[in-house]
Amino acid sequence: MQERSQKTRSQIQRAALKLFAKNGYDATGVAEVCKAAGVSKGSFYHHYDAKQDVFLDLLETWVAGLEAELGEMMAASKNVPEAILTIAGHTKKIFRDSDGTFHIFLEFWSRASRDPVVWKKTIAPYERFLALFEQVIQKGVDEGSLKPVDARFVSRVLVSLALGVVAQGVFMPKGGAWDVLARDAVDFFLRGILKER
Amino acid sequence: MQERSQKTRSQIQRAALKLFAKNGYDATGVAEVCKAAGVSKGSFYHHYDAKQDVFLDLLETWVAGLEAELGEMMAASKNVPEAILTIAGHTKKIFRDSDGTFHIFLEFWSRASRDPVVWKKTIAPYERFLALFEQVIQKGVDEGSLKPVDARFVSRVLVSLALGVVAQGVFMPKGGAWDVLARDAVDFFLRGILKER
Amino acid sequence: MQERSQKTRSQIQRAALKLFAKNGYDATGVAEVCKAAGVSKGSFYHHYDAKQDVFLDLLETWVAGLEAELGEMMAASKNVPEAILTIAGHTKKIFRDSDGTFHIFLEFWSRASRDPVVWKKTIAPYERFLALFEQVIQKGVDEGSLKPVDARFVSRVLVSLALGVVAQGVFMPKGGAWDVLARDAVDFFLRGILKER
Amino acid sequence: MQERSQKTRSQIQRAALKLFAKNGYDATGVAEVCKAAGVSKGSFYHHYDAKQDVFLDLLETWVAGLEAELGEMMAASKNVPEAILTIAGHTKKIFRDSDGTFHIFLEFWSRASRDPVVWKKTIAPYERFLALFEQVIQKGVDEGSLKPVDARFVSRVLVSLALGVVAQGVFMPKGGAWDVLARDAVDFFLRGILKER
DNA sequence: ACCTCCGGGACTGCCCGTTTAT
DNA sequence: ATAAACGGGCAGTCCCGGAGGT
Repeated sequence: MQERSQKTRSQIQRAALKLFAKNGYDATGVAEVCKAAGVSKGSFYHHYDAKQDVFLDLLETWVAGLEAELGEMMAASKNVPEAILTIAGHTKKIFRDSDGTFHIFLEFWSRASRDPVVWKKTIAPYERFLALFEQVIQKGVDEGSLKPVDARFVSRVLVSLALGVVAQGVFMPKGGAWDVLARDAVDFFLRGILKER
Repeated sequence: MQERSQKTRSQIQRAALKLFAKNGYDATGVAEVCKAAGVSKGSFYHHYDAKQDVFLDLLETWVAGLEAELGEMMAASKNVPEAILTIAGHTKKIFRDSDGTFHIFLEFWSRASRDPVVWKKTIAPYERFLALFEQVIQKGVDEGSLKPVDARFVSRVLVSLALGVVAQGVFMPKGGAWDVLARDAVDFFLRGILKER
Repeated sequence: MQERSQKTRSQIQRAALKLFAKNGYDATGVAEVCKAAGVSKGSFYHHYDAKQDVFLDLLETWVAGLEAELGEMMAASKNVPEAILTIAGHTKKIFRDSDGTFHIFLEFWSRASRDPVVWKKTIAPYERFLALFEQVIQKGVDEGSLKPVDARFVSRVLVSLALGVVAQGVFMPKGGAWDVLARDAVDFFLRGILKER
Repeated sequence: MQERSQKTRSQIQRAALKLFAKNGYDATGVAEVCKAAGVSKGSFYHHYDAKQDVFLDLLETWVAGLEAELGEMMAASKNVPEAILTIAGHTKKIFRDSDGTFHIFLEFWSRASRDPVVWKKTIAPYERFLALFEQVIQKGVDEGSLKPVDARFVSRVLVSLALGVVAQGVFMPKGGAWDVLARDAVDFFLRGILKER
């Protein structure tokens, strides 16, 4: 039965996620993860070939979750402006869920620019996301809810804006109401490209 | 004579900067830095008490340079909108100068959220920068070149936007014309708050 | 049914023999052997209590085979000198059969001087072999085909000679015609103790 | 001053020699060697890049010593037969000196057939030794102290004989008077090719 | 003051032979 | 007969201190 195996795996994942987020990937030892997960090193290396693999596993899970949520939010929206605002408002959940655990985002980012494997696993969904967002904007233009703007340009601006806010949120967790800023900023920007009627 | 000392220090800095940027702080060993700098480990520890100190040294230099450039650019501008555009256009130089060396930016960021010392050395200038930018926007409102917007909010949006673009530029060095995007995005945004005449 | 069991065992033996010979006992992991044999680790430890046991198994098989061949060769010979030459010529087969697999011989030897268990399993047949050889020489003296030499001394010399050649053959597999040397050397030596008529 | 360094090195060598001989190369840990030598791991890896390097160092020293002794013995002999007997008698010293430490010989041998680096460091002196011995025999023929035998063949036989005896001595340290056997065997063999007068 | 060699020892990721639960 | 778990052990690296020389 694979139940036991699955349980062990998720324990490792949970422990690794927490520790990587708190102390960083490099500073976190395999032994540490094992202890926190309550498994032996042998068990760890039975499930993962290397420390790096856990990281990649975490990354994949994270990316998959993000894309799933994104899809849901867009499907649940009536029109484009509403979808964008919903997504923007979603950062609130992100910040709330992660009691500092969101540092892992920075870790992903940080390693992606160094490690080719990580990079590949990150760049692909990132580009998918970018393309998808561009389509959304274009759709808004087509459906007449947005002004006839350059979809590619506008989508990139919006993504940059959101990314910038999130990045600052990671940097200064208790600095300010980043979720509010994210929402308001997107709202503010959106008003500029909304089709007046 | 302190000349030799200075030279050694700067050699260490140069080597450390390059290696930290290329391989990351953790992955870069003191021995590696020493070899690249052409100095002995003893010499290294004569100049710096710890590996961390080199990092802080680098960070300080970087922050100081950034602030200096920022000051120059603002002093050289006639009015607020022009200043903002000048700064936005400056990202071009940033991306050009750093042939990947700009990864160090991510390294600073990454460690700031972990290491209290680094955090302090980063957060202070960051907040200064934020405040300064808010003042700039306010000045624009006061001088009548900008609409009567909420300076605090607008400044944060602009900073987030810029940060988001730069972050993506670090992530995907050859991905796209980030410098152009930075300029255009700010320009686009600026137009929305420019006082029409 | 024990058929399957037997098959598994011999698969393990074959794999272990090859790997021990190629990479050495220590450098060969149990997992490696299992993979090469196409069995699971559980299966491995079902058949053998420990890695060491496989080694001993191999050793026993090898010794038994050697003694059997020896017995055959001596039975098939008309007189003592012929028997000795036959045995000496047999090294040819040894070198041919073992395309490097003969390294296992060195492994046996090497571990025998360290591990008491291995030593015991090696020393007994070795002494049997020595004694048997001494008897052969004595028989040669008695039957009048050899000069009245000291059988104990001569047998040891012959064994040493053969052993030295084989050892070099292991050391330098493609160095020279070791099988030829073995034959010629024994032949040469034999002529010195052959009863002239 | 390099005195300290030299002392540390030789301490490491001494400890490694003893442990490698007693327990084998693989079974001996670096930490073990360090403790026995009374040095830290840092110190160990300051002097040697890897565990393997110590082994090679030991091997070189051993080979050099062997060749030196060989040279001395040959220089000190009046004619060829005497030289050969002197060398043969030298095995006595070998067995005496090494209170089991001679196991290292088997270790060298064992690894030489596996590790290309070790092999190269072993094969070269071995071939030198073989060639030199051939010359010696030839010289004996030329000077008239030996019968007109095939020098190449005879030298190989003698080397094999000696090697076989030594190998058995390693295998069964307390088995028999190997040094005596070595001497007597060579003596016996020599008589067969001595020029009668 | 500046620099070098040598040394220290804790720590790392990973692999090992083996056992338990299924 | 298997997959999962075990935990101690491995070689090698880390950052750093200290005695001594220039």
